Amino acid sequence: MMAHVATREQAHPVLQRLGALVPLDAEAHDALYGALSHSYRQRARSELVAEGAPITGPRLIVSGWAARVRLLADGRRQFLSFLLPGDLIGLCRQPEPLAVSTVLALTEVTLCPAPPPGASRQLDQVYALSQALDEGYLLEHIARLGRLNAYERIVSLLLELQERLSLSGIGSEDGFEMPLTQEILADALGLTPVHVNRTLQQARRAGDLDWRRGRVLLRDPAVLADAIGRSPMRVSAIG
Amino acid sequence: MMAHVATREQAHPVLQRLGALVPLDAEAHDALYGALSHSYRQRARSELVAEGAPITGPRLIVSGWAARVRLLADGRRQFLSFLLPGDLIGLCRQPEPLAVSTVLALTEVTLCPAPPPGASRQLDQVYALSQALDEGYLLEHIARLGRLNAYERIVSLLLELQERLSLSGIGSEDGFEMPLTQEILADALGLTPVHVNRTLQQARRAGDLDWRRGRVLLRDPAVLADAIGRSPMRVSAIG
DNA sequence: CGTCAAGTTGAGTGGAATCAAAAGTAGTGG
DNA sequence: CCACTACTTTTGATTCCACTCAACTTGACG
Repeated sequence: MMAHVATREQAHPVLQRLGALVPLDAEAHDALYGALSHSYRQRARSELVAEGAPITGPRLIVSGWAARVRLLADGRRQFLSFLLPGDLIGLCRQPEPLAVSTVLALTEVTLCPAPPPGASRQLDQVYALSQALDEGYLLEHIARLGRLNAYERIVSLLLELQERLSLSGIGSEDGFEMPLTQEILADALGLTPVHVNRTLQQARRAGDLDWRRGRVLLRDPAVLADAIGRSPMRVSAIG
Repeated sequence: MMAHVATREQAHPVLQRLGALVPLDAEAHDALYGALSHSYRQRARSELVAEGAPITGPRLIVSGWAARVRLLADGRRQFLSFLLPGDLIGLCRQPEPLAVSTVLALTEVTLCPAPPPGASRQLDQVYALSQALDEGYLLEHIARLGRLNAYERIVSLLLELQERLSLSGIGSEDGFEMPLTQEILADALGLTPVHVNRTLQQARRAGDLDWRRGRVLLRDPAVLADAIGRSPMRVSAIG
């Protein structure tokens, strides 16, 4: 169900991503296909997980974008991370886990229950790698908010998103689909929408990026990455 | 070795913290005592882990303070999290893991190898809880940097440190020892040392805190927590 | 064509940064 | 005991990056 149409004919983004983390054997493939057959949809803007609520089990994002978010009493909002196809949520091994953040669907999102840990050696490795990557990106986000200026923050986040999407085979030479509004970007980067808008225009004028109709193109990712001192995330010496 | 002198006669901070997460049976206790007997010291300012380097195995902080840090090419520095007695580092299950951040000793630090996962059911639960807490505090730090002002950031961080130290039985009615300089605080909170200094003075004048000779006293933690909308971290419905 | 969300633009302000220097503190060794 | 050094904290003057408030434009959609 919900076959995702990639730019070229290839595997489902979920299988693409997980298989890129660890080559999957038949057992792992079967477990994933079984899980995918239980996919279900969530409307855009719906709450997938509520902060403080019990976590029922691990889920896999099949398609669409979601985000972890923290809401302050006075209405301020901070996006903590973005969740893309192939990402896992609710992976934790403590008993009776509680969610530490709300998860919001930014677009319509298709989810499925993730195969439980322990079922497949390969999948367990996938989970471990995925979790390590998640942590790495959280750390990167902290450094972004703490020490980068508006221009650098935007470029840095876009580079991260492109890097993560490319793992799933989403996006190509002419950029990637990005369903985020400038307001969401602002709430992720600790800026105001107005300032995000102005900084984006500056980036466009500088020829660093092109962003129209929900499609982002970074002109020269390697140069941009170098300019802000960013390098691809690595969490294992293998791969 | 390195018996830590708490304000009142009680268990070692490490056992105090881990035992507070999950009640420990004899097996877990034995494993920990065995590990503690292999403690070793690291000088203040030394690098415990280098970003990008292979992780040799899990470690337990026996005493002293350390911090995860990211260094930018132009000299900017961002502290990602602080590591206190009883905290675990290098816990990850992917094969051939690489460190995603540098870890720096802020004071002299005593470390020991942590008992490997799988040896004790209780300890595995401790590890799971500890990891979940770590993630929660990272998320809190992101919200802090993204959406709180200087005053709120400082109060929020001090409340977190007090909360975490109290788990290990460190600190008391008259505050806690905090070996951080204002410069380190600035690099953790995305501020400049000068502005941290001015904001601290403001907090002192407001009667919110007292910080002299490395000892911090938060006058009314409950009121402060309420003012900035902070509540204690919970990652499991148990405990 | 009206409505609503998203994006854009302008004017003015403010919180935090920058630059520079003084004053306090602690450790070292003669 | 004091001079010497290095680090940390404090203060002052000034600047600037990003915020605020407000209005206008654009585009999607029924």
